[in-house]
Formats: sequence, C-alpha cells, structure tokens
Amino acid sequence: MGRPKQFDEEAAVAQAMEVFWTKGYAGSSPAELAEAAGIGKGSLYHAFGSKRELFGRALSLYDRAGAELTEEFLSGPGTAKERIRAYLRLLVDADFDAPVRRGCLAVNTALELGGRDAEATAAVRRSVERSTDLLAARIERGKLAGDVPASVDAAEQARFLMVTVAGLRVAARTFDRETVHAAIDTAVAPL
Amino acid sequence: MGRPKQFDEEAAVAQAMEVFWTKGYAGSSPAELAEAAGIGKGSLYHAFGSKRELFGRALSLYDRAGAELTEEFLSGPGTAKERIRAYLRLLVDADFDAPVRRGCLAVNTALELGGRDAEATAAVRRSVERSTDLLAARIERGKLAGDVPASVDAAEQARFLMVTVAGLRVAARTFDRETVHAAIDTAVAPL
DNA sequence: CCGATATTTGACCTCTGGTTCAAGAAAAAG
DNA sequence: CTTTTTCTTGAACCAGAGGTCAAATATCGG
Repeated sequence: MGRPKQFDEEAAVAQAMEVFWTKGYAGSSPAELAEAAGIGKGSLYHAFGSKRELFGRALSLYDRAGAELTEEFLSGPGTAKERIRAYLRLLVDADFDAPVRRGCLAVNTALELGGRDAEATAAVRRSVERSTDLLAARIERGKLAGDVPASVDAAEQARFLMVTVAGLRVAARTFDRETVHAAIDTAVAPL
Repeated sequence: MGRPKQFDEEAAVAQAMEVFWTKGYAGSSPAELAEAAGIGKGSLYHAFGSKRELFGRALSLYDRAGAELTEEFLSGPGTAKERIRAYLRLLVDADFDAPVRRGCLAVNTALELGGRDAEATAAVRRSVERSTDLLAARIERGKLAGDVPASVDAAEQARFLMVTVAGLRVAARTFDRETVHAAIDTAVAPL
C-alpha cells in the first residue's frame, strides 16, 4: 500500500555511481546526484537516507559489476599471460577511451577516503581481495596447463598484479596510452 | 619600506602542504590552511592570491623535497636492486609509520585533480618524469657495475617501477604492511 | 614626526553543501 | 469515498566554503 515508487532504485544507484566515479565523493553534491537520478533531492534522501549511504550502495554495485566483468574476461581462451594482459589493457583502455578520465572507483575511493572512512576502506579491501582471488585462480590454472612457469607463486603474483592495477589506474589519469601499455607488458612478463 | 612580513612564506607553504597532503585539495579549507600556517585568512590571501595558487606552491615544494630525498637515497651504497628496494620500502614505511595514512601528495593529486586541472596534472607528470629519470640512471649504473642483468631495459623498467610506486601508495592506504612489502619484493625481482 | 608603502586581521558577504520538513499526490484497505 | 500509508517535491535551514575589504599596524625615507 501507499504510493508506489516512481523510479527504479537500482537505476538511481547506477546513475549516482557514475557521478561519484567521475567527480569523487566530496565532489558530488546531492543536487547533482538527484538530478542524475532524475528525482528530487527529497526523494533521494527518503530512499537512501544520506549521501554516505547512497555512496555505499554505489560502491557495492561497482564491486558486483566489476567482479562479473573480471570473471568473464579471465575465463576467455588463451594462456594466463595473454588473458591477464588483455584484462589489464581492457581496464586502462576503458579509461583512455572514456570521454572523461575517471580511473577506478575503488582506487579513487581508497585514496579519497582510505584511512578516514573505515567502512569504505573495508569495502575496497574486500573488493580487491575478490579480484586477487580470481587472478590467483587464473594463474594457478595456467600453471596446470603448463603455460605459466611452475616457479611462479600464484597468490603472490596475484597480489602484486593488484598493486600494479592500482598503479595503472593512477597512471591512466596522468600519462599517455603507450606508456601505460608498456608498463602492462613489463608487469606480466614474469608469467 | 612598508610593514615587513611577520611570517616565513616558505614555512607557511610547508604547513599548507601538510594540510593538503592529509586532507586533499577540496578537503582543505582556507580557515584550516591559515590556522596551520599561523596567520589570518586575509594574510594568506594577500600572500598567495588564492587557494589554488597556494596549492601550486605546495606541490612544487613537495616535488623538490621528494626529488632531493630520492636522489640522496638512490645514491647510497649497494646494488641497484638493494637500493631501489630500500627506497620503495622507505616510501611505504613512511606511510605506515605516520600518524595518519596520507599516501603521496603527487599520487593523491593525480587522482583528485587529474584530467580536471591541467596545470596540476602537468606538475605531477613532471615530478614523476624526474623520478623516473633518477631510477633509470640508477639501474643503468647497476648494469655497468654488473649487478643488474644486461637484458634489462633501464628506461622501461624505471617507468614500470613508477607505476608500481603509485600502486604501492594506494595499497598503503588500504592494506597491511606485510602485503605491501611482499609486493615490493616481487616488483624488484627482475633487477 | 610625517607621509608613503606594505602587511595583518577579523568582520563580512555570497554561494553552495548536506539535510530536514511540511505539504501535496498516488495507491490500497475499509 | 475516506482513511491510511507511502512516496514526491520544492522550499527552507544551518553551517561552512572561498574570497573581499576597511581599518589598524608596522617600517622606512625624508
């Protein structure tokens, strides 16, 4: 009963995510978020409680979508090195091809709120750990298939790659595509 | 003639740098900056013109101090690998040991203003290029000394390391020391 | 000592941010 | 219908941001 919602909550979160992604947490005003979602400021607060809670929803959505993409991409055909290299290129190319360089929401959040917002920091950490596990699993499969040297420590290499990913996404906001692509090749060289 | 300055401009910039470093550009208010510098808001605007200009001065100071530290540290005794590993540990340990995790001003700036503030982006890029050159030179010396394999491309490896540094400083805001140290070891493995 | 010049300061101003709220609008229950 | 409940909205609120200004203060050349 009661008046039914006139907007899709998930769609609103998705729009908010875009705004947060592009302008950062502090840089996104309720007015912008509401307008992007196509609703009034009041509705936004009624539905989500606060800017911070809405951001939490946006981060969670980003995490789910990212994990799905990662999983799908890594499971494609080819050696571990080929797949991971392609995955890294996908990430940075998405950035270079986008109308505005916005990097990675998780990395941006780690830098903007890391240490100051425990919940956000924990969310980012969980998200990264998930990706790390996916990478490690892919490397492990590569070892079994024989295309990755047995001497490689899959877990360690995966953790290292995630650090590199963070670096790449910072670099993608400052440098040109060639430089970043070269860094990717160097990063996956040990595989 | 005229009333003499009652504060050291460079010292004020240094204090402002600390605030920007800790709270970000948008997160630092003129009131905080003035208080940190121990002067009134009016004096601050009189001396620096605008928040943005003050930030420029702070970035420049950070760059100079960083370059000096890098140079000094890399020229220490030992192999290239040892020195670079120690340097990377120095950076992340400084972060872990600090009362508040603030990462690297240049990296933070790249993410907060990258793409939106051309001047800031250029300043960061210059700063990174300088460090890259120092690293490349150190690797080159290692090759001459015979402690770095001749197969290593010094310039390429240096660029890659700078990407890694960015990643490390993001990681230092989200993960624990052991994880980051392990990533450093993996990063310098090729040397 | 007197202007001339330069600096300092806190009050003040405008604008926006994040949030709340009172009033209206749309459904379902009775 | 009316009541009840839930949603919607723009106005209104308060705090703080970023910046300006007039007045007060300090030094120097004459």
